[in-house]
Amino acid sequence: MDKKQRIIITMLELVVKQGVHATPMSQVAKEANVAVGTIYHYFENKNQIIEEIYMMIVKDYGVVLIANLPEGDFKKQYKTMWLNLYNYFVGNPLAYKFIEYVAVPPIISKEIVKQSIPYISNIRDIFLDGIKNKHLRDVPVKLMLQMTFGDVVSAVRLKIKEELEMANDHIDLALEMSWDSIKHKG
Amino acid sequence: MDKKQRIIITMLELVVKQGVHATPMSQVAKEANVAVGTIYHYFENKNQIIEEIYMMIVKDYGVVLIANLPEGDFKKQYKTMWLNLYNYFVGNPLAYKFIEYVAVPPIISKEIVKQSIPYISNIRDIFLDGIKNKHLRDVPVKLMLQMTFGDVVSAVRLKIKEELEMANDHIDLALEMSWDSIKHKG
DNA sequence: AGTAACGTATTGAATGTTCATTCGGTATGC
DNA sequence: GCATACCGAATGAACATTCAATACGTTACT
Repeated sequence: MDKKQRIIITMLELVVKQGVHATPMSQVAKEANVAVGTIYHYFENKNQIIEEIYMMIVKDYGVVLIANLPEGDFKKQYKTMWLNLYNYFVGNPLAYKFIEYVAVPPIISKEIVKQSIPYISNIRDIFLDGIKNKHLRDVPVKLMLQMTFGDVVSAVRLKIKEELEMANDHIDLALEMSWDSIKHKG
Repeated sequence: MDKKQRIIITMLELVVKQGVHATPMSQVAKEANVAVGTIYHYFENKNQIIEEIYMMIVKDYGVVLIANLPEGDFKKQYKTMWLNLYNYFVGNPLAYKFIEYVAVPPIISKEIVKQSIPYISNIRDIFLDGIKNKHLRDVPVKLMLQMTFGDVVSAVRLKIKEELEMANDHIDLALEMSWDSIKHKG
């Protein structure tokens, strides 16, 4: 793995464990087996590393979310996307914790958040379609997206904090609850 | 207002705006019209102030949540609690932002979180009752509590970030979605 | 009432540490 | 020989916390 990559990964690990401001560059350098100066060869400053990590993770979203999306049945599509995100977070606890605990203002600027929007616009379109075709209830997309994302995060939280084992049947319950909150009431 | 109170409020305001580590004690002292030394007369250290703020807000929960709880109809009870929390957060954006952005590990230790549990145990009991009496579906309470809390936070987020006006009808939509996700399927 | 003694409240300059960032230099490959 | 990668000691700023000194208020004794 090249040094730039090592610096990013090390920073991610440390920052998730200790918090941004409790993670000195010297420590990052040491644990990445790199000199402090080398870090500044690849990055402008500390915050730029954080921002690069943020963009890296958000870019994953757009790809992960719509992976293996089945044709036809909207409920199945929803379940797939939901589980895609759930599994992504559970399988990448560093990414999850970074998004939950590190990527908050004022560490991540509104500017960077704005730049990340295009990467997840495909999901928006899928939901808009679902609403138009009466698979989903008629509420503002933003509301629906936020609540769905919130549901996944709630499930992930329980799993990661080990407050609930989250065996398969628990996941199914959470998923069913989430679906019932957005499905069209016919 | 006495100095201790002034220090707490000032710290809350600054910490929500700038983040814990970007808020020097010297600034808190200045904006609270107090000498730095005075802060250390009332508090052990910086982190203790943060913890005191955290406990202050969590204690509010227990009180706010069950205010004006109607008798009988469980759905009405749920709506009341949901709106109680929603309105509390919207009316106290500092409290909301503190809980969302500041009160995260490792700033807030697991120890402090544990200490705060008793203050919100009454809600747990209400939900357990709802499950027993088939008003709510039969899922682990922790899951239900987490998802409900998540739903409120999702709504608050949209409002506070001004991504959605969240007029009354929007709030009703969110509330209805939340209720549909937990209500017993008869 | 006068005052001495004592604890609590308050002050802010001084201390010592920690850290992000710089920079002059060396190695490596082209 | 030029450019890019890499190094880490040195710099200087920022900060949490300490502490010696001062003010204030209250009790307690004459």
